[in-house]
Amino acid sequence: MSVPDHPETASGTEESGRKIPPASLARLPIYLRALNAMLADSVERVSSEELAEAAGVKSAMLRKDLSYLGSFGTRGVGYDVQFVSQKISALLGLSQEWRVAIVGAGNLGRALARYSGFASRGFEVVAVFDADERIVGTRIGWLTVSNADNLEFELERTQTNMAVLAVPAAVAQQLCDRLVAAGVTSILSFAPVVLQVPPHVQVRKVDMGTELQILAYHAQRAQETESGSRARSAQ
Amino acid sequence: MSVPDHPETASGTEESGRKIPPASLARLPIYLRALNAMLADSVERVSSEELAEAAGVKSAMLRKDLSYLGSFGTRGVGYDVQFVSQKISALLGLSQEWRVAIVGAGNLGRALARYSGFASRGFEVVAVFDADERIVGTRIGWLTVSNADNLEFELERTQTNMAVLAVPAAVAQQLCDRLVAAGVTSILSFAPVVLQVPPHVQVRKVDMGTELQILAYHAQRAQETESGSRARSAQ
DNA sequence: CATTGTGAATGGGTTCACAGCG
DNA sequence: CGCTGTGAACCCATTCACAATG
Repeated sequence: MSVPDHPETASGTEESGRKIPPASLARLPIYLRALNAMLADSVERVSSEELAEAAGVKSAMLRKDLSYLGSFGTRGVGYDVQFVSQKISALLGLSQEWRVAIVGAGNLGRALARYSGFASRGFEVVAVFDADERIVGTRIGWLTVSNADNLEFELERTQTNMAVLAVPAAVAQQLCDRLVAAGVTSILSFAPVVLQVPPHVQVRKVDMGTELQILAYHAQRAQETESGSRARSAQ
Repeated sequence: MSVPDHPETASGTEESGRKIPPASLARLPIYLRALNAMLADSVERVSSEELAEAAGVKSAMLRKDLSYLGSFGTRGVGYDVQFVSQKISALLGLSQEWRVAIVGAGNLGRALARYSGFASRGFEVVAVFDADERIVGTRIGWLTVSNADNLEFELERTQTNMAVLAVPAAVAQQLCDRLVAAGVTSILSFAPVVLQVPPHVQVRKVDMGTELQILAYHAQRAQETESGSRARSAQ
């Protein structure tokens, strides 16, 4: 918490203007987590080798990733944990609170609404919607489930700027369209469908079904090669 | 156990020996979903253009992806929906039932255990574990939450061959290690940590926190450019 | 003759290896 | 001297464009 502004600027290394390659961007949250864990352990300095190890990547890759956000780090020594953490936080836009609406209060939606990991990382759940009248009005923690009919009104009222879609596939596109029309430009979707959105809207997808199927592919191949003797490797 | 063999083979194009590029593999489940949706609508043939559109990719890419699993498809005509669907299913190993254990019966674990999308795609949830004695013994649908102490025994008894980790970050690695020691080689993790596993174990990660942070980055950039006038683009 | 399947071209991402520097 | 920062090499993924073909 606290999220102070970076004190010393004009160090010659304000590289914020550059655009980060997507693959690199996707790893920054991982680095950030590792750095924050180190901070919690009062670790002050870290080498690219150590941090890369913690993040499960090669050290050269870590260094290249960090180099996109500027060149801090001291040759012969390593990186200042707190400083790099702040740099990444700032770059990701975590210095501001993001106001998240969860659309769909079924099993998954309710679980997400209660998930404490949101708040702790600068994402506040400010609204939960559902279309089922048996669910509308029920409480989830300190939130009350709103009627999806009032989606536009409530998004405006709560100043939502990010949405999580946790609705059945059949209605996902339609609700996505309403979110977009209401001005939401960042959507995290759990619905197993390909959403069509205009180019200025960012959609990220989380899909358990897809992930399990990918696992199944590898598992099947493993079976085939070592066929017969199932793993039973319990020492 | 059952594990049926895939019935029709020897169609001349048994390319199953090739190994599919990871990026391509990750898209096959998307294609499969689109194809199955078409099947449900009694669509019999589809062109690469149409299927690519439905999957949100370029048609050339779709054709290249499909070419890795062999060369079905009729020039001048397109692909047979059912045939391609079956080919992808077989390749992904969906002709066998996968027996999934969910480790962690907190909000997320319970939501996943109840998620019907599992069963409908060939993944059967056969066990749910938790360490909290207030949760152990409670029922989720037709399953009873098992004590995590009995993890190894229950995995063996239920013939589990895939696990979903839905536990707090602090205990994820430790439970992962136990899963691996018990012979589980496919793990889908929702825990926000980098898991260390031996090379023969496949881990896929789903991480809302990371996804939201990536969205925040883009949202922040959008704000900066069109600064001042917030989106208020409501129709 | 519309559409697939695929070489060739292009573009990113990752790794290597070392120059640069505290 | 050790570790960062980075050009160059390598490798994989995507796109292009067209020859092959039912």
